[in-house]
Amino acid sequence: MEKKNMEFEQKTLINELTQGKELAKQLMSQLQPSSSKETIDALVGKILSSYEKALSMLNWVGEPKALESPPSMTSFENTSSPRSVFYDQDSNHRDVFKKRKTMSKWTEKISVCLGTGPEGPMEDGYSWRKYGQKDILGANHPRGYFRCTHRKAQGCLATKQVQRSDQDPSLLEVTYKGRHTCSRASQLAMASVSLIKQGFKAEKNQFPHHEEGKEEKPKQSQSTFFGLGAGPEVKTEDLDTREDDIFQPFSFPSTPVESENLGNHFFSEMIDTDFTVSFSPSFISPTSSESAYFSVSPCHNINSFGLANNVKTPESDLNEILSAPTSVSNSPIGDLDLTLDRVDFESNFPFDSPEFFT
DNA sequence: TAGATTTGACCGAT
DNA sequence: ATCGGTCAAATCTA
Repeated sequence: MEKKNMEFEQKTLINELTQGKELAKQLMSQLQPSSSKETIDALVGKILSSYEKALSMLNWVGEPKALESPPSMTSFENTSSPRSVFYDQDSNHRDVFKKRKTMSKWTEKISVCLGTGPEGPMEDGYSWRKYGQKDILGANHPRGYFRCTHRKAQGCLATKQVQRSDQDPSLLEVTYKGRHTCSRASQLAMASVSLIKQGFKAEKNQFPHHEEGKEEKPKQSQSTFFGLGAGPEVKTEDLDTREDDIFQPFSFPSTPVESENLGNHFFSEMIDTDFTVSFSPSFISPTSSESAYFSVSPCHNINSFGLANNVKTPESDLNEILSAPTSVSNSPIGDLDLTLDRVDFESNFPFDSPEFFT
């Protein structure tokens, strides 16, 4: 019985992904100056919807049963990111399809490489306030507890835990919990949507030049960028209140919704995720080669979607984007990049601009 | 002075 | 009883 369900879900998943692929192809053919914006928007919406469904299924990973017998983790390459883990896709892919209806909440973890940043509240685009620190049994370094600064003002319940890796002190493990419901979150979400569109635009323009193409780009783009590449290593750790999270109404207090379709889907995912992110210096290194957009960092920053994660960004806002990580594992955006891999995000967004996120 | 951080106490889960 | 997570008073800082 359960096996049948699993097969059905697997087929559904494949179907959704295949559909997304086909739609992306259509989109590619539409990426011409003569193409109407409506057509492109419609295709993007469909693609995102397909990936949304597929990813929703994947997000079942971590249900109680799965937790009882943790999925085998494979150290990603085993060197610089000792604690970065992935699900062993061969032996555990079936768990992905396990449904859990009793869980009231779901979480997810992403591991990214970051390096020398402060142990605590590294910038990830959101404002965090430290509310505790604990020595963890078996860990060489204390764990810091942070909650969204807007918890009181806006009731934002997002929290994160930061802990330096035992095996590699240069790595930080950041576990995000809960969703951002603050205005900041909405800004980031919209930024992500913008980025997608910008990406398409870039695709249409065939690699716009850095200097000359200095049109005003949405500041939030950066966050999107992170969303795309933030998590080289993502691990779903726990699943909770999937229903609540996904369908919980989300408000966009101040930012006009550029694309309702995209925004809603993307964001509902974005704000619910729990993930762990490890950071490497290279990840935020301003000296990263521009030509190496999506360049692979020493931390093997290529996530499970095949996306490189080494992103050049201003240190101050980098982490914000990492919140977008939510989008890394849950947003269809990440997958889109597979199709639009020629889009040069870096050349299209002023990541170096200090006021990028102001 | 308001907001952020520190840190020991407290509480719930196991 | 132990541990992880949170609270909240004291302290710091811009």
